[in-house]
Amino acid sequence: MIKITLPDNSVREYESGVTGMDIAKSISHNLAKEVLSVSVNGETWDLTRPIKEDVSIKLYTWDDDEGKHAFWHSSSHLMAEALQELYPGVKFGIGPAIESGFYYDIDLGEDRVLTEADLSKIEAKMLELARAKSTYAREDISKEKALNFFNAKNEVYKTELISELTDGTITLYKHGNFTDLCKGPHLPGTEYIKSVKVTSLAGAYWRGDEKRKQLTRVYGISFPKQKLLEEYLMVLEEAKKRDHRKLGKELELFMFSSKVGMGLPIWLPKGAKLRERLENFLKKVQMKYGYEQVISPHIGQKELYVTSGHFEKYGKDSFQPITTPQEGEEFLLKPMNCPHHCEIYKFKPRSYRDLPIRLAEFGTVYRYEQSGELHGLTRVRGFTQDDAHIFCRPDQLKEEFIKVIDIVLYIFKTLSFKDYVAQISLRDPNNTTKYIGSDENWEKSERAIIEAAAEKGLKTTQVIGEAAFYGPKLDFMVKDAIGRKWQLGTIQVDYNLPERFNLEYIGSDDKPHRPVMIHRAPFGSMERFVAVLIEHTSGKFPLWLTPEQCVILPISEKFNDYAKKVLNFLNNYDIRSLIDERNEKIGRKIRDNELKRIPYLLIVGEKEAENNTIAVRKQGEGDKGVMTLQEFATFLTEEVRKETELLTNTEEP
RNA sequence: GCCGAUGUAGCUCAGUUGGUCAGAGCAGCUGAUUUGUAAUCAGCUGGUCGGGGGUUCGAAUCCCUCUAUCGGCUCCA
Repeated sequence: MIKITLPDNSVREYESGVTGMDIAKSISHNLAKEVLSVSVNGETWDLTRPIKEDVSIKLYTWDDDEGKHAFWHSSSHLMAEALQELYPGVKFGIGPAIESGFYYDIDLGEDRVLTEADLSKIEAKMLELARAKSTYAREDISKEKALNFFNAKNEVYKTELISELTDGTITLYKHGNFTDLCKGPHLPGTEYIKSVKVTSLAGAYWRGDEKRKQLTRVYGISFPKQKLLEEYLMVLEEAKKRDHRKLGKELELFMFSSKVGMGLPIWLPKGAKLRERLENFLKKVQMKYGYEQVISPHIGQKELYVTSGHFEKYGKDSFQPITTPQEGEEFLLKPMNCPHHCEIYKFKPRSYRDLPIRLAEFGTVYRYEQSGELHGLTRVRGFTQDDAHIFCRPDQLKEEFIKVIDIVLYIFKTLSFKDYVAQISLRDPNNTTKYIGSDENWEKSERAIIEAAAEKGLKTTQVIGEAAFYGPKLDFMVKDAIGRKWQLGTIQVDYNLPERFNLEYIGSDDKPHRPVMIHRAPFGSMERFVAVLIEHTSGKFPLWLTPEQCVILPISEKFNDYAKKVLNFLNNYDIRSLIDERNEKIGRKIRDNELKRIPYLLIVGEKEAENNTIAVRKQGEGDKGVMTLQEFATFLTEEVRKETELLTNTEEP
């Protein structure tokens, strides 16, 4: 007998060789029906794999990521089997479960391509194979045997993977007519998969290397119930309605013009006002934190970026230098503000007493992004960073870094961004050609970030190889409507540029010293931040930010004059409002302005004109009753004050 | 940049296999109506069907190419 410890710390005894499924059955019939995989001492196992010693287990269902993972991973094997049946000779790459669903990378050979018409065929075949109720069987074999097995099938991608594995034994999973190199875990059988959607096709380089062959990636998602698939598709539909590209157009916030150029956003009046308000908000916060605004030009001598290292790193993949006609001087559109700010630092000798110097600029930068990369406002070729560079003494670094974290968290809080990931991006020590600077500087920088984040109690994930070429970063990642992750706020420690630009300050010892730099942008870029803000709010911006706070709706043209009076009254309170003077019925005006996501609709007719009142309607909530002009102005001003309370009453940094 | 898809009026979309196929709704304009809480009615305007080539007696429809957009890959200072 062996002892099995359950998550509630209760211990049950079973025969050696008991499986996760046996245990589930012994607990409850329903659990046995729902369980998908099992954690055995922290490792996820198949439900059918025998347990032979005392362990702690946890049973995973569809409600657990681990359960879904096993489900989707098994689905990808099922899809592979379907592909093998439909397209004989297809070679398989990898086929993992992903955050929502799964994919399989396949090589169909030279003259075959999949098109979207094939997707439903694949679905149908998958469901057919699922109903065959094949079991997923695990098998450990020697590396040599595994190589022979896949060589015989000419599975070149699999043999490449196996030959790189260092484990003595290789694990295979087999179900139906399909056998795959795989660590598992898997569902007990294909019959668990009741509902399948093959969602899309894409090209994907083998092993993510653009120099290698591009395989066809088939994406899919599957569910244990048809209803769950329908719900998933509904959620996707809803998410599409929040897409900032759609809302940006509808709400007239920004546009693109292929005549101006792809990836070059154009801010329309309403979007520009919104952005301006965000900028002013941040300026106010930064002022409290001792930042000084500067303004630098949009281009800089090529030499400046040779000094900074940007030219060597990105020169080939940037907009190419612009040259002067007479002298042939070369200028680059600035891809970063830091070199300019380094020059500002060098404007005059700095004393240790002057530090930290915090130079802030809403700096517009231009970067050549590959055409396939462009995406609405989140990935563009020209954008404005809410940039600042802090030049400080080494002994001030941690304190300064923490203050920047405070600013980022404060902004996220003010704008209700709750769902973010703080990611520490470190360099890949095995790929030093990607980075500039000494190991010592890198170690110091990385330590500073890790310590500062820990000191703030920030929950972070660490990702190797994601650092900027000059230093490590603390990035704040936020998801968009359809779950894509974008980097917004970023804080970077940099010992390298001060060296390259030979920045100095005179210490208390009357000797020159090297300052440390912090690059930081709490929004990241105005474009990307506004994009994510649109998707998070689905265009219903907070009152203090929204382009138009209220719209006055006269019942008929007879009350237009009174409407103008209301408008003037509100204008005196800096309340942003407009009148819908169209010759339409009130129901129509309400509908149209609700759709424009204007927070307050103020209806004025005979009664209101007589009594100097307005009938107030809140966006999405309906009639709020009648108020006097004064009452409403006071109410709205108070609402805005509450929203921005944080802005004006921050604790002194 | 690579793979796949898409591109019809300002917007959302119809247009079977190439032959009155250039359409609808909304928006816009004009007029009527003067309206009380999510679409008043009528009339009108608007498109070399993304651009350019080609096949054909004939192309929105088929082919090539360019361009932009969408979903991914790679990249992201």
